[in-house]
Amino acid sequence: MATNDKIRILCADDHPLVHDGVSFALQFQSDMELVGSAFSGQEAVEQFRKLCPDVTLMDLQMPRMGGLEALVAIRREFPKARIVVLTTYSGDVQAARAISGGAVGYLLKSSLRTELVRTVREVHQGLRRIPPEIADMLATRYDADDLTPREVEILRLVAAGNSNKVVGDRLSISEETVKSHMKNVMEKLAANDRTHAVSIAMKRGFLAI
Amino acid sequence: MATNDKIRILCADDHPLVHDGVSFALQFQSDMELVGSAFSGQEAVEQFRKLCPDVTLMDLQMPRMGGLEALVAIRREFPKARIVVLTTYSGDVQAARAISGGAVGYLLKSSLRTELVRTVREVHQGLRRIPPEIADMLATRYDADDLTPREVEILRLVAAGNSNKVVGDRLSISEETVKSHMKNVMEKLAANDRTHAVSIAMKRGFLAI
DNA sequence: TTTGCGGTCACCCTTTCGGGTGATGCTTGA
DNA sequence: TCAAGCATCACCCGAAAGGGTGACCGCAAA
Repeated sequence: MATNDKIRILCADDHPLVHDGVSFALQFQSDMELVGSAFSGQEAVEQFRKLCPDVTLMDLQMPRMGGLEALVAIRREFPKARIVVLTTYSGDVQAARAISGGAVGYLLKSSLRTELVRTVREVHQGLRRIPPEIADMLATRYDADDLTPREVEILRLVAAGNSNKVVGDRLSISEETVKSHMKNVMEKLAANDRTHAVSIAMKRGFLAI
Repeated sequence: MATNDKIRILCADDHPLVHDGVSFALQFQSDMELVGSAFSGQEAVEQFRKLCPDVTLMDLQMPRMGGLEALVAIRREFPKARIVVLTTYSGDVQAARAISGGAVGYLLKSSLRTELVRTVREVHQGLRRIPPEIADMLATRYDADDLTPREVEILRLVAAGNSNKVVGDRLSISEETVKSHMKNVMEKLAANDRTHAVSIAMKRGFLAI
């Protein structure tokens, strides 16, 4: 009976050391229990289906299916799923997207153990635990600043060292169109030039590192 | 007596969860002992001076002084220091540099717990524990492909959206000199243009993300 | 001491970028 | 239904980038 009252936790992260860290952090919490581990987004979805945990800790950077896709997939199937984002780097759009995608908590890996435990507990109680700076990011401009899929596609080709003309050939569109897209991208990212745009996009998580 | 035979370990990483993971991994190893924790490069150096650990686990990405500088600083003061690099991302030059800088082991954070323990033990016995792909990287081209500090400085300004002319003004050198440096950078990185160079440099760890 | 390398600079010339302006067709949501 | 946003394309023009070539200085290693 008492055992059933424990908060059942699933941890999805491709770093075993982080799993160990979570285990360590939870082992002294009598009201929590780590019931599953996943090392990829795909595995996270499978484990979620099997275990239906109360709280899921989800890293955003994982092999095969990324954390964001996994989060969305899980929420589509289980809209009540309570998922906490666990990320290395602060200030990227990935995080903002995760919140938009339905995450109810946000933890940096540099968080203290006590923060982890507190967040899990509060999220389980139904609260949302989003740091102000992330909430601001959503409120202010990141939502509007989002690049379209087409823009990201073009920016990726530009980052790979292709000129506007070559990008146009690759995508079977005119060079002028590519220029037009790049113009929009630079404006959205407040970049001085294409190089700046790529570096901003990489920093913010629009482009894979 | 027996206690003194334990391998004394210092862990330097800005992620408390990783510390916890290391604690967890070590807690069942009777021949090892975690004697210190550092959360920045600077702190790592200070802790090393104070504790003189047998083995140091060092993350490369840390605030204030980076792991690489800390490693170099420690090795300069204590040439016999046995330092294992603990990194998130594989395949970057940072790792290769760390090896050049005197690291005797290299662990991905995605390593298994058993690998961590084994590496610590072997490194303490005097072995080097460098994965073949990293060793290859050193042997083949990364050594020659290294950018000079000046080139990195210029590339960083270019990544920030400055034109050659502006970079020249900032550094009080001619625009022509900047072009000359960028030419070399692009050749070394096998980049098509400056944008490509920046994206390659960020991927390889020349430029901070 | 000579060689190499890093850092500095210059000139020329072609290609590419980036800004401005404007226009069309399609889809989607208010 | 109508506005808004996305993707598409065109033309002009000045500014910047990039390729080639060559040169000088200082320092450190061979």
